[in-house]
Amino acid sequence: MKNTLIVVVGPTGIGKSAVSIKLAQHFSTEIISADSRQIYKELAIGTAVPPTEDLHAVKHHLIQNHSIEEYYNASMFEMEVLDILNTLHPATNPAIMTGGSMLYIDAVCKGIDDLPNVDAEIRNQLLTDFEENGLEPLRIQLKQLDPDYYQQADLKNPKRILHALEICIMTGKPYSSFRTETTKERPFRIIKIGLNTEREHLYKRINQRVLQMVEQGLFEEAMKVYPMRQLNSLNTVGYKEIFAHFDGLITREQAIEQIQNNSRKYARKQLTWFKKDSDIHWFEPTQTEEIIRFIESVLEKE
RNA sequence: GGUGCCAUAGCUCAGUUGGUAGAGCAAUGGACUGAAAAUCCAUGUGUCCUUGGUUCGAUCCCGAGUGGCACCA
Repeated sequence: MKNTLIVVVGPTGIGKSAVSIKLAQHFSTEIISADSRQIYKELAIGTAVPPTEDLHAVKHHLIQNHSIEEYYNASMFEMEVLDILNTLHPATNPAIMTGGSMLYIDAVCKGIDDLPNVDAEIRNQLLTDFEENGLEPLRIQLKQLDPDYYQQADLKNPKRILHALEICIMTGKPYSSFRTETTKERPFRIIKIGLNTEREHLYKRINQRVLQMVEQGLFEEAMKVYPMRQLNSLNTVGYKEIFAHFDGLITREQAIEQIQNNSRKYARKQLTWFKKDSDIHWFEPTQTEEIIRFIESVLEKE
């Protein structure tokens, strides 16, 4: 019998955690979080880390296991998850991965190309260049170093240009030569479950959850990390808006409203990404029984 | 009760020297391979409050009405 990874995806606030815990209990297994911000131990309230009861009821991996000060990326996530699966998968029950970080999920399910980790010095140098001279000189440089990627790149997006250049400069080879555009084979079967509901209902849930976070002490949590606000890990919905409030740029109420707005936008962006993935089987978050039946029907096939 | 100001997109407002209108936010669609809760791209028809008048033509000018705000009683 083949090992299986059940992947639960969906927009923020849809109720992935609740469904995953029921699935984990039903299949007697553990949960791997696929969330690029829940990995940070300093961020709990604003990233909706499950309550301690739930963390005790089912073992969770990759929650609050890094510091906001550490460098982290999708490839590191891929490796961490594969390591965990190696320890879980000798058992025959399926493992569960749940979260909303689209690129991280794809890194695990489809793989991510082999690239050297970005050298901090080169990144800072390029960032400084960009801030001082704008994007145009960097575009020209990219055109010279990697004409192939230049053809297909999003030339208005600084992050794309900068990263391609980083790789070109670090390796002396064009960035495009590392892009294989192939899906990696995994030694386990993947079943993707998507959760979604009516837009209006989803938005209501998101808005309410933000108010709940505020009640639980989101502003206090944000205050603790405020001195480190320039970190990439803190360029995050739920924190950046509160920093703007601490800076005196907006009121507390405006900050809360903007967190709600940006969370809704994030949910939409997630749905745009997940909609494209034809491997996902979609359910309402209330359909736990149906989801279990569906998974069991797939498991029985082999 | 009197006087003044305002009424335009879901919201805040701009504008049309009279030829039926546009910004920001919201909303919506899309892209995405080591910063991804990031970053980037695209999408603007709405009785221009109601009603009468002037006009070839009114959202714009004039009158009345309604509502809101401010000041004076």
